[in-house]
Amino acid sequence: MSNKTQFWLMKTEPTTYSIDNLEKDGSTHWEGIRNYQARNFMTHSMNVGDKVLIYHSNSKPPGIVGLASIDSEPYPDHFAWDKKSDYFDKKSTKSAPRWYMVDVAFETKFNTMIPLDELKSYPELLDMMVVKKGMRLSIQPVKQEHYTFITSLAEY
DNA sequence: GCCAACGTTGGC
DNA sequence: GCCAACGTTGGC
Repeated sequence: MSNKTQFWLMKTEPTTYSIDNLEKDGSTHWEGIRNYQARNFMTHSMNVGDKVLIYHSNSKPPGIVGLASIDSEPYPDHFAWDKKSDYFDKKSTKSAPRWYMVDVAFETKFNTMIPLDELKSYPELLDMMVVKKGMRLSIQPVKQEHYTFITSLAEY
């Protein structure tokens, strides 16, 4: 683990959980990550205090809607143990949890979202993961310069 | 609602 | 350990 602040992009479907829900909750458990690469970022690389771009996926339009921060160490995603949950996974057990989550704390909601189309229009963001075709990863590392560029674009 | 681009599963 | 089949994500 690094003690330097790192930057992330985390996707959420606003019909499931939006930036407005996060603002109301203040901090929330980010359950339901069922992809090993995304999990490994949480368990191996994230640190409390890391900065997060909140991204609305499967929305019209999709885009970055605000800022958050990592608010806990990773801990087992207990929804994987709940048969009634959409996130149930019989292969995850209490003695050997397969899936983890972190808490995410609300920081800011942008006055207007920065849509994916707009992100794609900036040469500065050409190599940002989220603008690439077929990029399905729901937790992505973000370069500091991309984070800074986006936070300077945003209206608060 | 379509479908491209993945990621996972399971037979062999 | 390969890879076809299947399932999911998510932009459009």
